[in-house]
Amino acid sequence: MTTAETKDRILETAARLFHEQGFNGTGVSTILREADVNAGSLYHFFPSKEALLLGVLERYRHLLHPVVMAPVEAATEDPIGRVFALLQQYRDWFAPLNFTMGCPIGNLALELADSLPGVRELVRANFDGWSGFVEKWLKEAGDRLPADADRGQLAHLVLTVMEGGLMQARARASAEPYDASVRQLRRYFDLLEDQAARQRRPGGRRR
Amino acid sequence: MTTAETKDRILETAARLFHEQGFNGTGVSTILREADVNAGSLYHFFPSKEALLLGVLERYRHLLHPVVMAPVEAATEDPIGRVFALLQQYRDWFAPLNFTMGCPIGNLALELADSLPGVRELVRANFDGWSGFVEKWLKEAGDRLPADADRGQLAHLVLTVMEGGLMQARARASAEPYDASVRQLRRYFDLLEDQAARQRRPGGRRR
DNA sequence: AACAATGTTGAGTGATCATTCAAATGAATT
DNA sequence: AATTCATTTGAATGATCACTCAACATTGTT
Repeated sequence: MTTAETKDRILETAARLFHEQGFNGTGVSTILREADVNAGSLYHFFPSKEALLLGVLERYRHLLHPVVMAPVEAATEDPIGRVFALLQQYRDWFAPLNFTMGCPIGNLALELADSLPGVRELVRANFDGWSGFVEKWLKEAGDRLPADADRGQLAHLVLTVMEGGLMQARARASAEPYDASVRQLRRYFDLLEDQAARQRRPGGRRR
Repeated sequence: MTTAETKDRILETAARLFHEQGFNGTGVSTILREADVNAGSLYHFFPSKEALLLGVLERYRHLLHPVVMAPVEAATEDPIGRVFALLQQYRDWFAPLNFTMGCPIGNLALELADSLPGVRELVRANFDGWSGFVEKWLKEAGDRLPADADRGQLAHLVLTVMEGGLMQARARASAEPYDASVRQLRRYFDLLEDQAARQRRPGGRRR
């Protein structure tokens, strides 16, 4: 059993348990039992439970591209299509869990952003990764969106819909609030594309 | 010191501490100290910490109208204006807290929706209250919005923007993600109103 | 004034919390 | 084979956890 194996198993188990039960709701003893590791081993790699949490957040950050974004970009070419492919893939991930778990990062953000120093920065880094991809896609959409529609703001809105929609889906144990929000976001983008199309053909008048 | 006073002080203190530190992050002993109450007193009114949480959520539900919605309706007549007045009032409330605290209900929703039975139902009841008002306003907007724009879905979107926007504002310690999302939501509503106006004057062509 | 019901006191319960550490083991280098 | 360093073992630590309870005080009823 190599070094990397044990450390990875600890990180993976901790990530799962923090996601399922929250940080304060997860005891170190539970992590030890489920990862099949002794206390000393864990504390050999991580000086504290908090350091373990930071490791988990670092891990999420590294997994963002290979696990989340690469599949989306592989499945969809169209840049605006990628935005909604991401929203769909997110839904496909959380819906089968019966709405028993929220966003792994968002949960930790709300539970700990203020009480633990360092957490907020890593949460922000994670969100920056997510919104960075969305913003990149929206920029690639070029003049299909109105020039005055701020890509950064739109990317924020997309993330907002993901996180807020999942929160309400969880509270209601139903995908409906998420789906409703995504459908409205879709309509918004359709209207923006209409507007941009009209701007591209100045003969079309109206706005 | 009447009965109601002690019980209220416990509920108020618990609500504040749960909001600041989360449910699992708040010890009963802290509640006792800050509410200046003995353990036996608390357990006289609430059989468990969980029951206390349910009391807190009930309290939020009862305060929704007098504390949140009545001021909005008093300050703004226009139904669509009320939606954005609510979003603004929400911002005015959380921004001065330096983004150290999220939505009291949303936080608990994400921390506990699954682990504690009963919590989810009360969280849902709270969210239903919020979205109920928004949906009512959107219905009052009548034909200012397109007939095929589902008012319930739009209300979900508004709540989604509130919760998701605040989550990201907190993670970034800045109101910017919230403001960006609200601005985009504003633009969406503007586009919807344009569309509805065109539908009302069929001579206007185009869509 | 007597009584019952409701509310309060606060020390004490066992369980679980995150964490420590000296000793044993494993792997890599010389 | 000897040495070194990283890793693992697992029992033990004191602190804090949610919670209990028997005694006492207060309030309301008759």
